[in-house]
Amino acid sequence: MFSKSTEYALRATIYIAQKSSEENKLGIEEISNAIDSPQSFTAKILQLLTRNKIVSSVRGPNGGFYISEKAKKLPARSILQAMGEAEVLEKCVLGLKKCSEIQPCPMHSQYKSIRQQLIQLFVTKTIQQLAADIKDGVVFINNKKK
Amino acid sequence: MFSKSTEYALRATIYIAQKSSEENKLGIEEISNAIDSPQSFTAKILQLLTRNKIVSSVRGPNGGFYISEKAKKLPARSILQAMGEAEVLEKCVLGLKKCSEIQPCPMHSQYKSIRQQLIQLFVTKTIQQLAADIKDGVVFINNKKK
DNA sequence: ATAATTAAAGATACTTTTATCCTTAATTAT
DNA sequence: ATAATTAAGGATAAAAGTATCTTTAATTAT
Repeated sequence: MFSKSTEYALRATIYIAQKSSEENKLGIEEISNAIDSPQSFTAKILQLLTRNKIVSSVRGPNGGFYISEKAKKLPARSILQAMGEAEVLEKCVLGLKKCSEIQPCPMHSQYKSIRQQLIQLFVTKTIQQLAADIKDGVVFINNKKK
Repeated sequence: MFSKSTEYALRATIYIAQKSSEENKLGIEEISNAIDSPQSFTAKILQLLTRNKIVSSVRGPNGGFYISEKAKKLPARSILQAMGEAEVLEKCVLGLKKCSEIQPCPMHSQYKSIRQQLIQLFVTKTIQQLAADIKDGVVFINNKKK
């Protein structure tokens, strides 16, 4: 559904939201280990998320990444937007540019409710909410064995 | 959601199902024009669909592509399978390899019903059913103006 | 048989995505 | 001030996806 970059972005953001604060920043090594992603590539992605104000960063000793309380309230979709992949949610399944009620593709009438739910999910779920259950071990963010 | 290859594959298959029969085969030029896709690339995709028994083809004069009555009854998912992209439907949104009820990702509980509907759509809708409405102009398969 | 037509197959090229590495800049601690 | 630490930025590379073109093979019509 999403590119690897976006998958890493979602996982990294959720992890940072759960583990960090302005007083306790996380280094790139910890983050990429935690979410099971390639370190240098993840660094690039965090750069992008930082430029797009999803994540905050500080350089130097005791520096690292964190997410402000304000940013934690952003919807998951804002991560997709930062990654330039927000249209995935809206797109026609068959890739038609003008698929709509007026000119529907053969899947439109069935797919539209699914699309609506997808959008709804990414708009209503905040970063904070996604991070909430991790600390209790209710929910996971990597590929490692339980 | 899907790669361009798969989008073209879905559109091409639906178009062929609607327009062709064993007596009236369609050439690659007509098909790629009709679905608004690059001709040579579409030829490659049809090769793949032919090898995978979704589409039938005959070479030589009056040759071309068509879909057997039997193949028309295949679910849309069989096209995804032929294109090697069937896992898209099943995959974890966050890209986790082991996301499941036992080890769910932070989106799992909300996404699972959406995934179920997506799978359901591609499993229950046959190629034939997707093709049905095109001839009435109820539904469209290209990017051209209405 | 020969020529014409059409898809199959193979070679190649371009673009985007994924990934790594090296240098630079900012910040902190000594 | 200097050294150490950490992210930012830039260059580069490998792999996958998208696309085109040329040659070959099969089939039909003459």
